[in-house]
Amino acid sequence: MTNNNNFSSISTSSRSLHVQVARSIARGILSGELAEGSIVPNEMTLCSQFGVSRTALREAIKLLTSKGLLESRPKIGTKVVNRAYWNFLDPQMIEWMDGLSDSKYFCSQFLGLRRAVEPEACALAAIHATEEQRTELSRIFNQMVEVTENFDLDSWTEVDLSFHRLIFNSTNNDFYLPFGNILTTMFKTFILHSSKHGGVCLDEHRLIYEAIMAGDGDRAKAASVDHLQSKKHRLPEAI
Amino acid sequence: MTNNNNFSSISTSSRSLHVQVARSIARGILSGELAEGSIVPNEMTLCSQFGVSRTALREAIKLLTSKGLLESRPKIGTKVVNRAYWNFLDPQMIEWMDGLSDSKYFCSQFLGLRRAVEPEACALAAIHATEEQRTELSRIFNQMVEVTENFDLDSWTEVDLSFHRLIFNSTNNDFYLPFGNILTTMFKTFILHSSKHGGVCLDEHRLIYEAIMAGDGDRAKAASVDHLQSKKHRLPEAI
DNA sequence: TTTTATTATTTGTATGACAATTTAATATAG
DNA sequence: CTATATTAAATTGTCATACAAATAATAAAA
Repeated sequence: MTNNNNFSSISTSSRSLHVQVARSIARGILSGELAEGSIVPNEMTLCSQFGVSRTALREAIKLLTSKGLLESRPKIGTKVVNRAYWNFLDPQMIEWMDGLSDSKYFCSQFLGLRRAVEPEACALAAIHATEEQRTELSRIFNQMVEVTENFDLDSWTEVDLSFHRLIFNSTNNDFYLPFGNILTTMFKTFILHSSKHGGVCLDEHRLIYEAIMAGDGDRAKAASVDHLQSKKHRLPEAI
Repeated sequence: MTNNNNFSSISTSSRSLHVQVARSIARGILSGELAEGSIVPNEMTLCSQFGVSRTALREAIKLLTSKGLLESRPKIGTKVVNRAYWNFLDPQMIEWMDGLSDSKYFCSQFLGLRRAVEPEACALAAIHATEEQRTELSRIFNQMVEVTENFDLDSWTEVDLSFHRLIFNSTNNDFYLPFGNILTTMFKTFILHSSKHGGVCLDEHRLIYEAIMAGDGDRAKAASVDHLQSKKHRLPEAI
């Protein structure tokens, strides 16, 4: 219901050649190996380096340009754009960061944004969620209860993500929607499988859930702040 | 200094064919004319519709795929992805929205996010800004004072944007960086040239500025909240 | 009825050619 | 010698065509 998309999960085309090339170049940029402001080798050189046709290579470059990493001009070449223009609020970019920088630091940076955005999202969801979305939220919270009773980490991860994702959707604000995907990607890419959580965490979610269902934005916000302040969420803490 | 990129501003290639085609298709999707979940015409059909080669068309589709709007598979075709995957936190996407939906509503939605993110950005900037960034912030605030004394709307807009943009940069948090570009694009695309502001607004900025320079995160945050609550900021209010 | 093979459709990739853009070198004029 | 205009060269931009790969739909076989 929340996804009428029958295609395989979001980044279907890992096998696609231009995506592989794009990932490789992206990681070169993100790691600093290809310096900001520098000109990357011209198309024919890159083609032979990667052993692909110009068609595939150019599609890769277009993808990276769309993320704010590259910019091309005739006669000049293709340049690595200033970091201030890189769009880190993009799931694919986040995937590409995997293993490049210190994961703990990267996750704590993300938490720094999440703490700003998610409480407000909860408040907006409490006010703007449709009846259909509230029904769905009930369904998901019931699943959460069930999973907690018979605990299994993978099941918990899935239902936990569905819960937070649905909250972003329920803001019915276009600018909050992408955080559902960003959060999902962060979890799937950087999640720590350590996990000393369970029962207590359910209660935190319950407070958020009940406040949203009651239409109480302030309480939902406060509950979310508490949840994100708690040491139990899964992404690594602080630096 | 904040931009070592000599290329013309961010979306240089409006003249680029595949970008024009991408914009046209994107607006079809964003307006709802091309429904979520539907299959768009196949490549050859689109090529003749737009009068471009398959190369150009495919580069356009790759661009839209990168924004989360489309997804392609052999034999199936290219599908409009569910709205929940569209990445509205992308300057190009925001440009494409121009004139499609009610601007006031769109801007008020953005304000709903900005109120969550920017106060926290100010707090982080107060704590994490480098000496260089603090020097630059002083320079910009001085410009603000000058512009206020001899008021000119375009000059004000420019320095105002620089101010807010530098704050996002000064968080030194990768996930806050993109908001500088997003804010800039929102202003340049949707700004109301009505403008009944001037002196008073400078004081609001002064409070933010002084708190950041003093390294007082809480005060910076509070000042930013006040600024965004005030009726004087330029994007349309509420719905 | 179920499984397997075939076929058709669409995107994916490769190649070669030429156009457009703009820096840099060169020639020309003063 | 300097300044300006012209020319040339390098790189991306666009086009056309051909074939490969993937997969849904269909047909055939068990």
